[in-house]
Amino acid sequence: MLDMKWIRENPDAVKENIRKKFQDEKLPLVDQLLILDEENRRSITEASELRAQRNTLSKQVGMLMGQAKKDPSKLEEAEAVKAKVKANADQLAELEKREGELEEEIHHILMVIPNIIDPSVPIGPDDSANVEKERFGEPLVPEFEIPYHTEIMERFHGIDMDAAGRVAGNGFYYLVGDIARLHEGVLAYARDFMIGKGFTYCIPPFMIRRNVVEGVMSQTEMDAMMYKIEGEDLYLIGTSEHSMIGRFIDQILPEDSLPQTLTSYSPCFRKEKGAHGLEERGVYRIHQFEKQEMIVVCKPEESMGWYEKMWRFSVELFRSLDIPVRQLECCSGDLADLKVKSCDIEAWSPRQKKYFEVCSCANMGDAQARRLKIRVKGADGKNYLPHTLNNTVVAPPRMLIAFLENNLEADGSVRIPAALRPYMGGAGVITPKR
RNA sequence: GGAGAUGUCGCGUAGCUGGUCGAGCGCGCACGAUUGGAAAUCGUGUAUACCCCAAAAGGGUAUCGAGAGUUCGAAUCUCUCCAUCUCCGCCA
Repeated sequence: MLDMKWIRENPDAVKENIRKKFQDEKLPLVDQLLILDEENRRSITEASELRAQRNTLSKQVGMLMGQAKKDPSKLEEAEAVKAKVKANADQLAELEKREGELEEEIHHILMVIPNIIDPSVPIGPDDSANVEKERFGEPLVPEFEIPYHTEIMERFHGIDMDAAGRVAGNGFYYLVGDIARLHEGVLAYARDFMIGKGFTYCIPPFMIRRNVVEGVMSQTEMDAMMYKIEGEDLYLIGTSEHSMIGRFIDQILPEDSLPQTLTSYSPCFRKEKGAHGLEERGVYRIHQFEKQEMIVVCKPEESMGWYEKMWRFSVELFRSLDIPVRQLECCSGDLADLKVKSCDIEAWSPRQKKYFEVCSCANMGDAQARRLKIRVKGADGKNYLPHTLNNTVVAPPRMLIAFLENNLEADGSVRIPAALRPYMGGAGVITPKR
């Protein structure tokens, strides 16, 4: 979400940015917005004047009423003034209604106009134009065949999709034994990894109210993702970012509390409506998963520095688990409207012989803060908008796919990298059941 | 979940028989005076958003948990919601 004032002064830059994002259909919105803004400001001025009039007249009534206690003839005068105010009431009501409409229309358009992308973002229409920036670790393909991830899990008696289907339906899973432990081990390791980087561990609410949901996503996104609790004003979060960033809505933060570097854990619930459905077998795309996330709220001038650090944390973590990864930068057309710059960390799949997304790191600039009215009280006493960023640390069980495929041995056992051993009871390897 | 109480400008409070209350007082904070320096004292100031104004100065509107209503006019009255506290119930 951009600043209306800024758009007013830089409509061409806004249009240029829309073109760069291949959203030409939104170009007319800019001029439309400028017209609406003009009208809105006119009606605000007009309505303010009417209110000012009403306020002074009402004060007169008060005075007259006071005098009327001594001099009853003043009562008539007071009634006359009252009538005068009433006469203007309709006009004001109408203006107020129009004001409301205009504001809504403007807000609606502002939500749709994309954030100004960073000059470094590669230009391209869609995800096919995303750019591989760097690889970390050798993407090896072993001699032996790597089975599908659920098959690896089954060898450990580690997954029961059939029962999950009967109990909860498609898109759910039972993780069992070593695989379940591995799942939690990865989360615990990721948590400690981030704490080691100076982040503050945080467990947020897993359900949030509608007004918070509306703050953090659009209606369309909401319909496609969020589960609602029947009979309550509560929704299951799709990621901890929802409740984490919700924590700051409408708040004015003291400057010395920045940067806020948080790492949050939560289960995530997603309908995945309209996505690729749940066609992908296994635990790649599911209704429920768990995630360790990183969230940063910082001064504007520091956000790019944090962005670099954050995606590198993901790389470091995956490398410490012997998983080859690459950084894939989102091109302009694939960048979500709120984001200034973002990249995915993709893990190597020796089975598919390609990389697949495991982390998504984004710098939102001040757009999210503006939308949610998150402000910082500066040293000079003035408030300003901070920048917000987020990135995945790990999101198992999807992350387990990368882990199992890359650490599988020819004999069917799975190596446990040194970093993870403390979370697996010290084991250096886990072996299949049969 | 049941009963009661409460929610005011950073904090603590006054106001809550509707007008002179955007809001008094104390603390805190900032600046100034005083001082060799400090403490103390005195003085001044101390929210957010938006609109008008080229800008500054200045002016205006809105905000007393949130929303709606009554009224010429609401911090003050009514309703709904939210939160907090106390007691009871129920559970990890």
